[in-house]
Amino acid sequence: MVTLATVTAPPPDPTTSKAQQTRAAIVAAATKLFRTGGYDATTMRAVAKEAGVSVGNAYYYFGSKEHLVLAFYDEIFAAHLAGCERVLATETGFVERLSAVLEIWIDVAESSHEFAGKFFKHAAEPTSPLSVFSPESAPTRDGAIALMRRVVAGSDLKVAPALREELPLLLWLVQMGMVLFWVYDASPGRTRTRQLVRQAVPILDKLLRATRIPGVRGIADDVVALVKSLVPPTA
Amino acid sequence: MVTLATVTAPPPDPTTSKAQQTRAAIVAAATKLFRTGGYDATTMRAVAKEAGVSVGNAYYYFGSKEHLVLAFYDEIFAAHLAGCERVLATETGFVERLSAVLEIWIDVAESSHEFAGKFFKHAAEPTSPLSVFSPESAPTRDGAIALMRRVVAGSDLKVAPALREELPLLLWLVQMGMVLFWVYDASPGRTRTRQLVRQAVPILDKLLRATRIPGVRGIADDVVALVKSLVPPTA
DNA sequence: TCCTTGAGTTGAACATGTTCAACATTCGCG
DNA sequence: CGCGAATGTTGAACATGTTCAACTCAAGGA
Repeated sequence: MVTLATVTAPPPDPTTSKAQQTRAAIVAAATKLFRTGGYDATTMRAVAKEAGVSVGNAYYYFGSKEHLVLAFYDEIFAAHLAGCERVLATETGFVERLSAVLEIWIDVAESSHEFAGKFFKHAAEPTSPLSVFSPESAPTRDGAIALMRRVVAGSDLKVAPALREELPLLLWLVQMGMVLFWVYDASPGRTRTRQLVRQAVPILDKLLRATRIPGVRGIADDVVALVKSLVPPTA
Repeated sequence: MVTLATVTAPPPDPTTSKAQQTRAAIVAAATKLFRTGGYDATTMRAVAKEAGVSVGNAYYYFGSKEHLVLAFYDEIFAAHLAGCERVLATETGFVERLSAVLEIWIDVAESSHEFAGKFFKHAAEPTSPLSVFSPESAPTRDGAIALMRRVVAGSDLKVAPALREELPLLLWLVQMGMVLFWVYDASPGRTRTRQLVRQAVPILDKLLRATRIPGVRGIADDVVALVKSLVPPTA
């Protein structure tokens, strides 16, 4: 239903069409209010008022309150991507690259943690447009997987080509697992999640390199086959 | 409305006090309506009406609509446990025991799948009483972990004692992972989730038995240490 | 017997996400 | 320009989870 026609510019001057402006105003208002007051405390009436539009108008552009959160995802991802550039350009160690990328995500998302639980409850609902597998979130998801592809591509990691091909997707799933843990992490500064990354990434590295051991390689192939057979062809 | 409360002392027999009856009536009504109409379509007004109480009274016993779902968890777990008894008593192969237990869960939960997505969105929200880590759901959770302990205890699996000790918790986490997949599984009869179980359990078995390989044992120890350090001491 | 106390119960009121019929504006085109 | 269609906009109305001040009632003591 919602088409997100924002990508390709229909008219010659797409920068500030009226609709784009209204849309942007609503997103800006929602983002601001979400950040200051959290998800539940931010009413659609407040968003509309802040944006200077009517409630119904907000629903004209966004199918539901949840859709407004997608803007948040994009914002976080954009900041994450920007924050990773330096490390991706300089570092070559796989453990260092992956750890850095994951920890930068934690940094970027920290300010959203308080109400992230409210967001991610929608991300876990299959029917929600906020689901991490939903078509609506496909652009952000694809971007995140592409980021993982860069993590692998620029690293010194040596694995079988077949596994290497699937690795970005696997690493994105790993990241989703980390996010799940992060949502539950009440420790100050998310130290527990950081601890998880620092401990788990070297283990993952060991596991990946262990795929060269004959007895382990078969298991790795099984895992790859399993994931390939289960992840929807959409991704 | 049968009264007969006059006969004997109320305190000595707490099994069916008036309050317990009311509580049970509300749970029964909610369960019935959830099953027939789903979560969202079941209003608190409908539940109250079905139970023959007022809306406010339902809230006197249950803090929110979500709390009513806990009764559902208990129901599913009880059915799961009962369904597993035969296999646990007869089968000794680890792969067979674990696969059977997981598949029986899929059978038991099948009738709830349609609205399970709506339930589990709360299960993924840390602040919700429905969270799989919440104190409110502790009894059911502990029961589920105990079930996994029986799966391990009665099996032919040979692993290091340290790992064996942590295995029930690990297997429960595996089950939670399966449930997460299951929630997203739209295939008829949940064939994809069953496929996942049939493929993943042998892999898990291989991995566990591979912990005897010197180069792998260290990784296994790392994983155990990681989980032990991260799972809250409550569990 | 009468009062006190506290658990149990009520339904109207409230807050808020969402819808919708109506109105306004802009656009495309002759 | 004129005008019909598409797009944009409005706010009142609706549905439903939740709250709360008031009420009922049974038990127990003085």
